[in-house]
Order: sequence, then C-alpha cells, then structure tokens
Amino acid sequence: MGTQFDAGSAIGGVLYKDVKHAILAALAAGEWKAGEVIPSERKLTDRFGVSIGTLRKAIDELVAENIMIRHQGRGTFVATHRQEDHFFRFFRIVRQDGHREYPRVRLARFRRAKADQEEATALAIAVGDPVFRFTNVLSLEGKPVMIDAITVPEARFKSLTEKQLRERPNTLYNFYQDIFGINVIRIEEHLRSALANEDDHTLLGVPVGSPLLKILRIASSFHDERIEYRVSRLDTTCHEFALSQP
Amino acid sequence: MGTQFDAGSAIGGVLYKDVKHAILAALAAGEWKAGEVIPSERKLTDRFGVSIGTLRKAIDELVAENIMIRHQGRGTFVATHRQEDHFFRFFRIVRQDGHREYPRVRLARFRRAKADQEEATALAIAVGDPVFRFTNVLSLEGKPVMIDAITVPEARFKSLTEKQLRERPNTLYNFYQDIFGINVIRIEEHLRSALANEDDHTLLGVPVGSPLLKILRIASSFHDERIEYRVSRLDTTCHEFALSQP
DNA sequence: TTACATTTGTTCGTATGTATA
DNA sequence: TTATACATACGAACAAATGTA
Repeated sequence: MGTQFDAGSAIGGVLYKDVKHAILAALAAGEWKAGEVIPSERKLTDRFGVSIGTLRKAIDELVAENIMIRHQGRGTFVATHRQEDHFFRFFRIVRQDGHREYPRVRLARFRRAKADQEEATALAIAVGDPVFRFTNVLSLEGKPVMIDAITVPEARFKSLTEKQLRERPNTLYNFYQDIFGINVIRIEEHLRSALANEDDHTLLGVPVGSPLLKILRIASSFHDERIEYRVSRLDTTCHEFALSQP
Repeated sequence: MGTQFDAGSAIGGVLYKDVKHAILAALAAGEWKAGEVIPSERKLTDRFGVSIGTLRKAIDELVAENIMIRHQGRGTFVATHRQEDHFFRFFRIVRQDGHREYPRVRLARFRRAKADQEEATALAIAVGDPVFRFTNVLSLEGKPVMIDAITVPEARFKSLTEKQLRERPNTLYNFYQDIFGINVIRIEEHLRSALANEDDHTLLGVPVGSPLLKILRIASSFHDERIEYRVSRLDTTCHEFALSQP
C-alpha cells in the first residue's frame, strides 16, 4: 500500500509542508528510488488532494534542497550522485588555479571494528557498536593528495564487503544509493589544520610535519539519519578546499 | 525618476526574471538602502504591471539569495548584516564543541598601498591600483585566534580612514553598507593549511611552525562586483571552520 | 484591551507556453 | 504530429502577523 495522505488530517497547519513531508516519507520508504521519475504533478495533486500550486510549492523546496530535480517535458526525478554537478557539490577539492577534476580512488584499508567515542558521537550510535572502517587515497593528476578515513555503521551497511568497495563503478555516495538504498542529502564539515604524521608520509608522500588540511565530515540522509563519518587529510601544496556562498 | 519598467519591452522572455532584475537595478541604484522596507507587493505589481504571483516569484529568488528578507505583516526589507543570522552566515569560526560567539576585533594595522598581483586578480583591478590594506586580530573568549589581512579597492572606499575602522560600532560588512552603500551578498572562500610565521607568533601567540588554517576570501556585491579580498589565518587548536550543506 | 488597516503567507484554480518522447 | 510533463502568468479569496488608533 502506498503512502496515503489526507489533507484534512494535516498536522502542521501548512498544507504544502505536509505534502512535502508526505513525499519525503514515500521517498524514505523506498517508493521511488534514486534516479527514478516520480509521478506527474497531475497524479500527485490527485493523490494528495491539493491544488497544483500547493504541490509545486512542496516540490520547490525538495528541489531547493537538492533532493529532487525537475526536467521540463520529462518529469521530476529523485536526485542521484551520478550527475556531475551533484558530485562536485560534495567534492570540493580543486587545484589552486581553479581546475576541477574527478579524483582517482584507491582503497587502502578495510576492516570491521567497534565504534570509538568520536565515531559514536558523529554517527549517533553507541560506543562499541559495530562499524566498518575503510581508508581511501584520492589522487588528482596521478598524484595522491588526500586520505579519507571513512566510518559507516554496520547496521545500515549489513552486507558491505571489501570486494564491493574495490569494484564499485561509480562514486561512493552513488554506491550507497544503488546497493543500500541510502541517499546522502546533507553533509556537515569542520575544517582544521594539522601536521602530517608517519601515515600521511606513507600514503601521500609528504614530509612528516608538513601542514595538512583536516576535514571532518558527517553525511546524513532524510530525517538527519547519520550515514557516514569521514576524516580527510588534504595536502594543500597544489590543491585547496573551495567554497562558494550562497 | 525611479526605474521605469515596461513589461512589453521584456527582453528575457521570462517576465519574473525581468522584474527581479528591475528590482535589483533599483537596489544597485540606491533607491532602497540596506535595512529599509521596499514598497508593498501591491504597489510593486502596479509599478511593474505584473500579477501578484509573478512579483512574488521574483522576490522569492531575491529572498533565496539573501538579498531581501520578508516579514509577514511588516513588509519586505533589504537584507542587513546587522541581523545575527546574517553575521554568522559569513563568520564560520566556532569552538570545536560547537559553541558560537561574536569575536572581539582589534585593528592592528592600516595603510594605503598599491595592489600586488594577487590582490589585483582577486579584486579584478589592475596591478598598482590604489587599495587600502588593514589587519584585524579577532579574539574569542578573550584569546586571539585569527588574523584577517584585508584589502579593499580605494576606488570604492574613497574616504576610508583608520579612525573610522577603529570606531565602527557594528560588523565590518555592516560598516561597508552604512558608510559606503556597499552590500556584500556573496563570498567565495578557498581553504588551505599553512605553518605559522613570525607575524602569526606575534599576533596570535602560537609557536612558529604550528599549523594554521588559511582562508582566502573574495567578497562580492551585485553583478559580481569585487568588494574585498581577505586572507585569514586561524589557530585551530580550539576552534575550527564550520560548514553545512545544503 | 479591542478593533482595524496593512502586509505578507497560503491555497485555490485556469490558461497558455515550452520542452520532451 | 501528438500527447505528456513541467514552466510561467494570471488573479481571487482567505489566513496570519504586525502596528496603530
């Protein structure tokens, strides 16, 4: 049974917000998957019993939040990380002259573990809960520039194997979508400066003690569900973290 | 004479975009200043000869771009940096436990100079063009944590004096608005890691060679007019640069 | 406190334009 | 060409917030 919706039982008092949340709920329930088209505006107005204007306002917000994409003449689609724009929305590392490039990714480590305090806080789970830890080394122009130490909760990534990670054809977040039905729609990042240690020296080839940009990232899905905790270390000799507001 | 607008002579073919740009033009022409209320929707529909829906869609975009703020029952206002939210939109330094706080600012240096290559590129002016350079030291919880080396083009800040900067009651961007009629609506930032030098040691009290977060910022106004170039150096021992997307 | 005018916010619905398959 | 889908434009009616008399 699809998600039913009764405008009369609206809680918020603001109809388009209720419609938005109903769509979000259907999305979280897996009714439509990433990359798929959702029903037409006409069908959705029938389903939710609202006017076209109200429905559009609801979807307007979902589009503004990068959860959906509209294409005139084709339909409205659930956002995917396959799209180039979407990838560079979360991957903000550029060459200092502004050049953008897809990184080459090498899986350096993979293991099951129990969440430490830092991971538990970031992922909103308990200390000791099972997690997967893996490390990627990212290269630009053939040179390693960043180490990603990634932690994901086992509860949400049950069947994850090293082989899958090594052989995934697309981006990591696209992989989360395709295999686990997980949509990363929001990230929070905290940036600090740090000195390179032995590990950085080994993986990036930088001297111990050279300055690195440290990026702590928490990735979330709908309803602020914590999906991934990531600590990155970037060699900023030739590259940097680029940011634009708004 | 106020900006006239003739829907019949619309260029873009999309009416609400024309209305938006007409409003933006009136704004840039100084018809309404920061913090002021603009005419009611009814008056603007009369002026531009469009329907309420079209006008609202135009203003929707201006609000989404943080150029205007709507208040139900009061009116629509030109955005100001006085508002707390607005300040923390551009000031992203927080304590590592998430605590936010207004910084105390001390003007450490001020002088007229000629733009070097880096400043010229950032501000889209010619090398050698006159600029003002000044340095602020920002403190949080009474401890200096960041140095801001700021460059602004003299052409846009004719009468700027050290005294004004030292005595400004509000935030810097608010000062730009009040005294020079300049609205900062967009910033672009690039983050790198660097090692502390003698100057950092003197102003921040950190050891030479300790890691600092280096932030290069270009602030722009309407039509991408470059307003300010700023190179910041942050001690990330207890603080960090926080970022949320979307 | 109350009543009222003003302003933005929400919801409705229709008509027409434009892009796509 | 045709059907479908989203985009734009219009405007009416009512709700909610605000400031003032």
